[in-house]
Amino acid sequence: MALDHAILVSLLERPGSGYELARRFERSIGYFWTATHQQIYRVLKRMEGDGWIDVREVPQQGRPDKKEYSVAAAGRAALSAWLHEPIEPESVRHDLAVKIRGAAFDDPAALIREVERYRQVHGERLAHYLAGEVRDFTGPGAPHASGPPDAGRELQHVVLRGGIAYERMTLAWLDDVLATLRRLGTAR
Amino acid sequence: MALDHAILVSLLERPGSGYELARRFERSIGYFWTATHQQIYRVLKRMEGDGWIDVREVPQQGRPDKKEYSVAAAGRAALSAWLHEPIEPESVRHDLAVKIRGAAFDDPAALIREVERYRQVHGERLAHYLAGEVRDFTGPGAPHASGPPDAGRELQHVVLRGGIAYERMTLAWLDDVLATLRRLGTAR
DNA sequence: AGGGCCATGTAATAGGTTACATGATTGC
DNA sequence: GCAATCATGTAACCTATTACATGGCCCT
Repeated sequence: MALDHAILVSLLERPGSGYELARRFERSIGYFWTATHQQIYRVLKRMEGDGWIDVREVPQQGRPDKKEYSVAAAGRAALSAWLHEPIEPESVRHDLAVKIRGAAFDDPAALIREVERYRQVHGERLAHYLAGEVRDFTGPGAPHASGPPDAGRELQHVVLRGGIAYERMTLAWLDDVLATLRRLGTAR
Repeated sequence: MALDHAILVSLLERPGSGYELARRFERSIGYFWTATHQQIYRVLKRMEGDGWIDVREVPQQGRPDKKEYSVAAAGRAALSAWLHEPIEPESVRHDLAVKIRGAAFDDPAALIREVERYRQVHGERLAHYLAGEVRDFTGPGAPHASGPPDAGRELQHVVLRGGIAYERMTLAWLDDVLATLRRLGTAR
Protein backbone atom coordinates (compact mmCIF):
# COMPACT_ATOMS: atom_id res chain seq x y z
CA MET A 1 0.00 0.00 0.00
CA ALA A 2 1.65 3.18 -1.13
CA LEU A 3 -1.21 5.65 -1.34
CA ASP A 4 -0.33 6.74 2.19
CA HIS A 5 3.22 7.36 1.11
CA ALA A 6 2.28 9.06 -2.12
CA ILE A 7 0.11 11.47 -0.13
CA LEU A 8 2.88 12.08 2.39
CA VAL A 9 5.33 12.91 -0.40
CA SER A 10 2.83 15.24 -2.00
CA LEU A 11 2.16 17.00 1.31
CA LEU A 12 5.88 17.35 1.95
CA GLU A 13 6.28 18.95 -1.46
CA ARG A 14 3.46 21.32 -0.47
CA PRO A 15 0.78 21.16 2.24
CA GLY A 16 -2.79 21.18 0.98
CA SER A 17 -6.39 20.08 1.37
CA GLY A 18 -7.96 16.80 0.32
CA TYR A 19 -9.45 18.55 -2.66
CA GLU A 20 -6.08 19.94 -3.73
CA LEU A 21 -4.51 16.51 -3.34
CA ALA A 22 -7.22 15.03 -5.53
CA ARG A 23 -6.34 17.57 -8.22
CA ARG A 24 -2.64 16.74 -7.92
CA PHE A 25 -3.50 13.08 -8.39
CA GLU A 26 -5.07 14.04 -11.70
CA ARG A 27 -1.80 15.67 -12.72
CA SER A 28 1.78 15.42 -11.53
CA ILE A 29 1.60 12.71 -8.87
CA GLY A 30 -1.14 11.04 -10.88
CA TYR A 31 1.34 10.28 -13.64
CA PHE A 32 2.49 7.35 -11.59
CA TRP A 33 -0.14 6.85 -8.93
CA THR A 34 -3.89 7.29 -9.21
CA ALA A 35 -6.41 8.02 -6.48
CA THR A 36 -9.90 9.45 -6.31
CA HIS A 37 -11.06 12.01 -3.78
CA GLN A 38 -13.00 9.37 -1.84
CA GLN A 39 -9.86 7.35 -1.28
CA ILE A 40 -7.86 10.42 -0.39
CA TYR A 41 -10.32 11.67 2.23
CA ARG A 42 -10.43 8.22 3.79
CA VAL A 43 -6.65 7.93 4.01
CA LEU A 44 -6.27 11.51 5.27
CA LYS A 45 -8.69 10.77 8.10
CA ARG A 46 -6.80 7.63 9.03
CA MET A 47 -3.41 9.31 8.92
CA GLU A 48 -4.73 12.21 10.98
CA GLY A 49 -5.99 9.71 13.56
CA ASP A 50 -2.57 8.07 13.61
CA GLY A 51 -0.85 11.41 14.14
CA TRP A 52 1.01 11.22 10.82
CA ILE A 53 -0.36 14.54 9.61
CA ASP A 54 -1.56 17.78 11.19
CA VAL A 55 -4.67 19.73 10.18
CA ARG A 56 -5.28 23.42 10.11
CA GLU A 57 -8.72 24.86 9.36
CA VAL A 58 -8.31 27.59 6.77
CA PRO A 59 -11.28 29.97 6.45
CA GLN A 60 -11.71 31.33 2.95
CA GLN A 61 -13.90 34.01 1.50
CA GLY A 62 -16.02 33.21 -1.52
CA ARG A 63 -15.18 29.54 -1.14
CA PRO A 64 -15.89 26.81 1.37
CA ASP A 65 -13.39 26.61 4.19
CA LYS A 66 -10.77 23.97 3.79
CA LYS A 67 -8.61 21.78 5.96
CA GLU A 68 -4.97 22.15 5.18
CA TYR A 69 -2.92 19.08 5.96
CA SER A 70 0.80 18.98 6.58
CA VAL A 71 3.13 16.15 7.51
CA ALA A 72 3.86 15.62 11.22
CA ALA A 73 7.02 14.09 12.65
CA ALA A 74 5.40 10.65 12.90
CA GLY A 75 4.40 10.82 9.24
CA ARG A 76 7.90 11.74 8.21
CA ALA A 77 9.23 8.81 10.21
CA ALA A 78 6.71 6.45 8.61
CA LEU A 79 7.69 7.66 5.15
CA SER A 80 11.37 7.27 5.94
CA ALA A 81 10.80 3.71 7.18
CA TRP A 82 8.96 2.86 3.97
CA LEU A 83 11.69 4.41 1.84
CA HIS A 84 14.25 2.13 3.44
CA GLU A 85 12.11 -0.97 3.01
CA PRO A 86 12.73 -2.99 -0.14
CA ILE A 87 9.75 -3.39 -2.45
CA GLU A 88 9.26 -5.75 -5.34
CA PRO A 89 8.91 -4.36 -8.84
CA GLU A 90 5.25 -4.66 -9.67
CA SER A 91 3.87 -6.48 -12.61
CA VAL A 92 1.92 -4.56 -15.13
CA ARG A 93 -1.70 -5.05 -16.03
CA HIS A 94 -2.58 -4.32 -19.59
CA ASP A 95 -6.16 -4.78 -20.62
CA LEU A 96 -5.06 -4.18 -24.15
CA ALA A 97 -2.66 -7.13 -24.14
CA VAL A 98 -5.50 -9.39 -23.02
CA LYS A 99 -7.64 -8.01 -25.81
CA ILE A 100 -4.92 -8.56 -28.40
CA ARG A 101 -4.48 -12.19 -27.47
CA GLY A 102 -8.24 -12.56 -27.27
CA ALA A 103 -8.61 -11.16 -30.78
CA ALA A 104 -7.24 -14.45 -32.12
CA PHE A 105 -10.62 -15.95 -31.18
CA ASP A 106 -12.65 -13.07 -32.53
CA ASP A 107 -12.05 -10.54 -35.29
CA PRO A 108 -8.52 -9.07 -35.23
CA ALA A 109 -9.49 -6.27 -37.61
CA ALA A 110 -12.18 -5.09 -35.17
CA LEU A 111 -9.44 -4.22 -32.71
CA ILE A 112 -7.81 -1.67 -34.98
CA ARG A 113 -10.10 1.17 -33.98
CA GLU A 114 -9.60 0.42 -30.29
CA VAL A 115 -5.82 0.45 -30.69
CA GLU A 116 -6.01 3.73 -32.59
CA ARG A 117 -7.96 5.23 -29.70
CA TYR A 118 -5.29 4.05 -27.28
CA ARG A 119 -2.66 5.54 -29.52
CA GLN A 120 -4.33 8.89 -29.41
CA VAL A 121 -4.66 8.93 -25.60
CA HIS A 122 -0.98 8.07 -25.22
CA GLY A 123 -0.02 10.68 -27.79
CA GLU A 124 -1.90 13.30 -25.77
CA ARG A 125 -0.24 12.18 -22.56
CA LEU A 126 3.18 12.45 -24.17
CA ALA A 127 2.41 15.96 -25.43
CA HIS A 128 1.23 16.90 -21.95
CA TYR A 129 4.38 15.57 -20.29
CA LEU A 130 6.62 17.28 -22.81
CA ALA A 131 4.85 20.58 -22.26
CA GLY A 132 5.28 20.13 -18.51
CA GLU A 133 8.96 19.38 -18.95
CA VAL A 134 9.55 22.57 -20.91
CA ARG A 135 7.48 24.62 -18.48
CA ASP A 136 9.04 23.28 -15.28
CA PHE A 137 12.50 22.04 -16.19
CA THR A 138 14.06 22.72 -19.56
CA GLY A 139 12.38 25.91 -20.76
CA PRO A 140 13.89 29.36 -20.45
CA GLY A 141 11.37 30.54 -17.87
CA ALA A 142 11.63 27.39 -15.76
CA PRO A 143 12.12 28.05 -12.05
CA HIS A 144 15.77 27.84 -10.95
CA ALA A 145 16.73 27.17 -14.55
CA SER A 146 20.21 28.31 -13.65
CA GLY A 147 21.26 27.96 -10.06
CA PRO A 148 22.47 25.43 -7.56
CA PRO A 149 21.33 21.84 -8.14
CA ASP A 150 18.11 21.22 -6.24
CA ALA A 151 17.67 17.55 -5.27
CA GLY A 152 13.86 17.67 -5.20
CA ARG A 153 13.76 19.31 -8.61
CA GLU A 154 16.19 16.85 -10.16
CA LEU A 155 14.25 13.92 -8.74
CA GLN A 156 10.93 15.25 -10.02
CA HIS A 157 12.51 15.68 -13.42
CA VAL A 158 13.88 12.15 -13.59
CA VAL A 159 10.44 10.77 -12.71
CA LEU A 160 8.91 12.87 -15.47
CA ARG A 161 11.54 11.60 -17.91
CA GLY A 162 10.36 8.11 -16.98
CA GLY A 163 6.81 9.03 -17.92
CA ILE A 164 8.01 10.45 -21.23
CA ALA A 165 10.04 7.33 -21.99
CA TYR A 166 7.04 5.17 -21.14
CA GLU A 167 4.72 7.06 -23.48
CA ARG A 168 7.23 7.04 -26.33
CA MET A 169 7.78 3.30 -25.94
CA THR A 170 4.03 2.71 -25.80
CA LEU A 171 3.39 4.72 -28.97
CA ALA A 172 6.05 2.77 -30.86
CA TRP A 173 4.60 -0.52 -29.65
CA LEU A 174 1.06 0.50 -30.60
CA ASP A 175 2.33 1.20 -34.12
CA ASP A 176 3.80 -2.29 -34.14
CA VAL A 177 0.43 -3.67 -32.98
CA LEU A 178 -1.44 -1.75 -35.68
CA ALA A 179 0.94 -2.96 -38.39
CA THR A 180 0.47 -6.53 -37.17
CA LEU A 181 -3.31 -6.27 -37.10
CA ARG A 182 -3.38 -4.72 -40.59
CA ARG A 183 -1.11 -7.43 -41.92
CA LEU A 184 -3.42 -10.09 -40.54
CA GLY A 185 -6.43 -8.32 -42.00
CA THR A 186 -5.05 -8.24 -45.54
CA ALA A 187 -3.30 -11.63 -45.47
CA ARG A 188 -6.52 -13.43 -46.21
CA MET B 1 -12.37 -6.19 -14.31
CA ALA B 2 -10.49 -8.23 -16.82
CA LEU B 3 -9.32 -11.23 -14.83
CA ASP B 4 -12.38 -13.07 -16.13
CA HIS B 5 -11.40 -12.26 -19.67
CA ALA B 6 -7.74 -13.04 -19.18
CA ILE B 7 -8.74 -16.47 -17.89
CA LEU B 8 -11.12 -17.00 -20.81
CA VAL B 9 -8.37 -16.15 -23.29
CA SER B 10 -5.96 -18.48 -21.56
CA LEU B 11 -8.52 -21.31 -21.54
CA LEU B 12 -9.26 -20.74 -25.22
CA GLU B 13 -5.56 -20.98 -25.97
CA ARG B 14 -5.56 -24.25 -24.02
CA PRO B 15 -8.01 -25.75 -21.49
CA GLY B 16 -6.57 -26.43 -18.05
CA SER B 17 -7.05 -26.61 -14.30
CA GLY B 18 -6.98 -23.79 -11.78
CA TYR B 19 -3.51 -24.85 -10.80
CA GLU B 20 -2.29 -24.78 -14.38
CA LEU B 21 -3.82 -21.36 -14.88
CA ALA B 22 -2.04 -20.12 -11.77
CA ARG B 23 1.24 -21.30 -13.30
CA ARG B 24 0.48 -19.59 -16.58
CA PHE B 25 -0.18 -16.39 -14.66
CA GLU B 26 3.36 -16.66 -13.34
CA ARG B 27 4.62 -16.86 -16.90
CA SER B 28 3.20 -15.98 -20.30
CA ILE B 29 -0.16 -14.41 -19.40
CA GLY B 30 1.42 -13.10 -16.22
CA TYR B 31 3.65 -10.80 -18.27
CA PHE B 32 0.72 -8.44 -18.56
CA TRP B 33 -1.79 -9.61 -16.00
CA THR B 34 -1.14 -11.02 -12.54
CA ALA B 35 -3.35 -13.25 -10.44
CA THR B 36 -2.84 -15.62 -7.55
CA HIS B 37 -4.37 -19.06 -7.27
CA GLN B 38 -6.91 -17.85 -4.70
CA GLN B 39 -8.28 -15.30 -7.12
CA ILE B 40 -8.30 -17.77 -9.96
CA TYR B 41 -10.24 -20.45 -8.07
CA ARG B 42 -12.81 -17.87 -7.01
CA VAL B 43 -13.32 -16.58 -10.52
CA LEU B 44 -13.43 -20.10 -11.99
CA LYS B 45 -16.18 -21.02 -9.55
CA ARG B 46 -18.18 -17.95 -10.45
CA MET B 47 -17.75 -18.42 -14.19
CA GLU B 48 -18.72 -22.08 -13.87
CA GLY B 49 -21.87 -21.01 -12.02
CA ASP B 50 -22.65 -18.55 -14.79
CA GLY B 51 -22.21 -21.22 -17.45
CA TRP B 52 -19.26 -19.45 -19.04
CA ILE B 53 -16.98 -22.46 -18.68
CA ASP B 54 -17.37 -26.24 -18.54
CA VAL B 55 -15.59 -28.56 -16.13
CA ARG B 56 -14.35 -32.07 -16.64
CA GLU B 57 -12.97 -34.13 -13.74
CA VAL B 58 -9.69 -35.65 -14.87
CA PRO B 59 -8.44 -38.56 -12.73
CA GLN B 60 -4.66 -38.79 -12.63
CA GLN B 61 -2.28 -41.40 -11.32
CA GLY B 62 0.49 -40.36 -8.97
CA ARG B 63 -1.11 -36.93 -8.65
CA PRO B 64 -4.30 -35.46 -7.23
CA ASP B 65 -7.21 -35.45 -9.65
CA LYS B 66 -7.83 -32.16 -11.34
CA LYS B 67 -10.72 -30.23 -12.83
CA GLU B 68 -10.10 -29.26 -16.40
CA TYR B 69 -11.93 -26.14 -17.46
CA SER B 70 -12.81 -25.16 -21.00
CA VAL B 71 -14.71 -22.22 -22.43
CA ALA B 72 -18.44 -22.72 -23.09
CA ALA B 73 -20.47 -20.85 -25.70
CA ALA B 74 -21.68 -18.31 -23.14
CA GLY B 75 -18.09 -17.59 -22.11
CA ARG B 76 -17.06 -17.05 -25.70
CA ALA B 77 -19.94 -14.66 -26.15
CA ALA B 78 -19.00 -12.77 -22.97
CA LEU B 79 -15.41 -12.47 -24.16
CA SER B 80 -16.53 -11.29 -27.57
CA ALA B 81 -18.76 -8.65 -26.01
CA TRP B 82 -15.88 -7.40 -23.88
CA LEU B 83 -13.55 -7.31 -26.88
CA HIS B 84 -15.92 -4.98 -28.68
CA GLU B 85 -16.36 -2.70 -25.69
CA PRO B 86 -14.04 0.31 -25.52
CA ILE B 87 -11.77 0.49 -22.47
CA GLU B 88 -9.76 3.38 -21.14
CA PRO B 89 -5.98 3.09 -21.07
CA GLU B 90 -5.12 2.51 -17.45
CA SER B 91 -2.85 4.68 -15.43
CA VAL B 92 0.27 3.19 -14.08
CA ARG B 93 1.26 2.79 -10.47
CA HIS B 94 4.92 2.94 -9.75
CA ASP B 95 6.03 2.55 -6.18
CA LEU B 96 9.51 3.42 -7.29
CA ALA B 97 8.46 6.81 -8.65
CA VAL B 98 6.89 7.63 -5.28
CA LYS B 99 10.11 6.58 -3.58
CA ILE B 100 12.23 8.69 -5.90
CA ARG B 101 10.22 11.82 -5.21
CA GLY B 102 10.17 10.91 -1.52
CA ALA B 103 13.96 10.63 -1.49
CA ALA B 104 14.14 14.42 -1.70
CA PHE B 105 13.03 14.44 1.95
CA ASP B 106 15.29 11.62 3.01
CA ASP B 107 18.64 10.38 1.75
CA PRO B 108 18.80 10.14 -2.06
CA ALA B 109 21.97 8.04 -1.92
CA ALA B 110 20.18 5.40 0.17
CA LEU B 111 17.92 4.73 -2.80
CA ILE B 112 20.76 3.64 -5.06
CA ARG B 113 20.82 0.08 -3.81
CA GLU B 114 17.05 -0.23 -4.20
CA VAL B 115 17.20 1.03 -7.77
CA GLU B 116 20.01 -1.37 -8.54
CA ARG B 117 17.85 -4.22 -7.27
CA TYR B 118 15.04 -3.09 -9.54
CA ARG B 119 17.47 -2.91 -12.40
CA GLN B 120 18.49 -6.49 -11.86
CA VAL B 121 14.93 -7.80 -11.71
CA HIS B 122 14.06 -6.02 -14.95
CA GLY B 123 17.26 -7.27 -16.57
CA GLU B 124 16.24 -10.82 -15.68
CA ARG B 125 12.76 -10.30 -17.04
CA LEU B 126 14.16 -9.00 -20.30
CA ALA B 127 16.49 -12.00 -20.63
CA HIS B 128 13.54 -14.28 -19.92
CA TYR B 129 11.36 -12.64 -22.56
CA LEU B 130 14.14 -12.69 -25.14
CA ALA B 131 14.75 -16.39 -24.50
CA GLY B 132 11.02 -17.02 -24.90
CA GLU B 133 10.97 -15.07 -28.14
CA VAL B 134 13.77 -17.15 -29.63
CA ARG B 135 12.22 -20.39 -28.38
CA ASP B 136 8.69 -19.70 -29.58
CA PHE B 137 8.94 -17.23 -32.44
CA THR B 138 12.24 -16.32 -34.02
CA GLY B 139 14.49 -19.34 -33.35
CA PRO B 140 15.16 -22.07 -35.89
CA GLY B 141 13.23 -24.72 -33.96
CA ALA B 142 10.25 -22.46 -33.31
CA PRO B 143 6.90 -24.05 -34.10
CA HIS B 144 5.55 -23.07 -37.54
CA ALA B 145 8.72 -21.07 -38.13
CA SER B 146 7.98 -21.30 -41.80
CA GLY B 147 4.42 -21.78 -42.83
CA PRO B 148 1.16 -19.92 -43.27
CA PRO B 149 0.69 -16.86 -41.06
CA ASP B 150 -1.09 -17.90 -37.85
CA ALA B 151 -3.12 -15.04 -36.34
CA GLY B 152 -2.90 -16.35 -32.75
CA ARG B 153 0.84 -16.78 -33.03
CA GLU B 154 1.38 -13.33 -34.53
CA LEU B 155 -0.74 -11.74 -31.83
CA GLN B 156 1.09 -13.55 -29.03
CA HIS B 157 4.35 -12.39 -30.57
CA VAL B 158 3.34 -8.73 -30.76
CA VAL B 159 2.30 -8.83 -27.09
CA LEU B 160 5.67 -10.32 -26.20
CA ARG B 161 7.42 -7.61 -28.20
CA GLY B 162 5.53 -5.13 -26.03
CA GLY B 163 6.94 -6.76 -22.92
CA ILE B 164 10.44 -6.62 -24.38
CA ALA B 165 10.08 -2.96 -25.30
CA TYR B 166 8.79 -2.20 -21.81
CA GLU B 167 11.73 -3.89 -20.11
CA ARG B 168 14.28 -2.20 -22.39
CA MET B 169 12.73 1.20 -21.76
CA THR B 170 12.64 0.54 -18.02
CA LEU B 171 16.31 -0.49 -17.92
CA ALA B 172 17.34 2.66 -19.76
CA TRP B 173 15.27 4.79 -17.40
CA LEU B 174 16.70 3.08 -14.31
CA ASP B 175 20.18 3.93 -15.62
CA ASP B 176 19.04 7.53 -15.91
CA VAL B 177 17.73 7.38 -12.33
CA LEU B 178 21.00 5.91 -11.06
CA ALA B 179 23.06 8.56 -12.83
CA THR B 180 20.84 11.27 -11.32
CA LEU B 181 21.09 9.83 -7.80
CA ARG B 182 24.88 9.49 -8.08
CA ARG B 183 25.18 13.05 -9.36
CA LEU B 184 23.18 14.30 -6.38
CA GLY B 185 25.30 12.23 -4.01
CA THR B 186 28.59 13.69 -5.18
CA ALA B 187 27.36 17.24 -5.81
CA ARG B 188 27.67 18.15 -2.16
C1' DA C 1 13.28 -37.07 7.17
C1' DG C 2 12.55 -32.90 4.58
C1' DG C 3 11.62 -30.09 0.68
C1' DG C 4 9.30 -29.29 -3.53
C1' DC C 5 5.62 -29.99 -6.71
C1' DC C 6 0.69 -30.97 -7.73
C1' DA C 7 -3.95 -29.70 -6.52
C1' DT C 8 -7.80 -27.39 -4.18
C1' DG C 9 -9.77 -24.51 -1.23
C1' DT C 10 -11.49 -20.98 3.14
C1' DA C 11 -11.25 -16.70 5.89
C1' DA C 12 -9.92 -12.20 7.16
C1' DT C 13 -8.44 -7.94 5.88
C1' DA C 14 -7.08 -4.16 2.94
C1' DG C 15 -7.71 -1.43 -0.96
C1' DG C 16 -10.26 0.52 -4.86
C1' DT C 17 -14.45 1.87 -7.53
C1' DT C 18 -19.07 3.70 -8.09
C1' DA C 19 -22.93 5.96 -6.67
C1' DC C 20 -25.07 9.14 -3.72
C1' DA C 21 -25.23 13.56 -1.08
C1' DT C 22 -24.72 18.59 0.01
C1' DG C 23 -23.98 23.46 -0.74
C1' DA C 24 -21.84 28.00 -1.93
C1' DT C 25 -19.72 30.95 -5.64
C1' DT C 26 -18.40 32.41 -10.28
C1' DG C 27 -19.03 33.06 -15.12
C1' DC C 28 -21.82 32.62 -19.47
C1' DG D 1 -31.05 29.73 -15.29
C1' DC D 2 -27.15 26.36 -15.89
C1' DA D 3 -22.72 24.56 -15.69
C1' DA D 4 -18.31 24.52 -13.62
C1' DT D 5 -15.27 24.89 -9.72
C1' DC D 6 -14.31 24.48 -4.78
C1' DA D 7 -14.89 21.61 -0.83
C1' DT D 8 -16.13 17.55 2.02
C1' DG D 9 -17.98 13.47 2.97
C1' DT D 10 -21.00 8.44 3.41
C1' DA D 11 -22.34 3.81 1.82
C1' DA D 12 -22.28 -0.23 -0.86
C1' DC D 13 -19.89 -3.13 -3.44
C1' DC D 14 -16.19 -5.39 -5.77
C1' DT D 15 -11.37 -6.88 -6.09
C1' DA D 16 -6.99 -8.20 -4.33
C1' DT D 17 -3.76 -9.70 -0.87
C1' DT D 18 -2.25 -12.51 2.96
C1' DA D 19 -2.53 -16.15 5.93
C1' DC D 20 -4.20 -20.56 6.96
C1' DA D 21 -5.39 -25.41 5.75
C1' DT D 22 -4.98 -30.14 3.73
C1' DG D 23 -2.75 -34.12 1.64
C1' DG D 24 -0.29 -37.30 -1.45
C1' DC D 25 3.75 -38.17 -4.44
C1' DC D 26 8.67 -37.87 -5.77
C1' DC D 27 13.40 -37.09 -5.06
C1' DT D 28 17.59 -36.58 -2.32
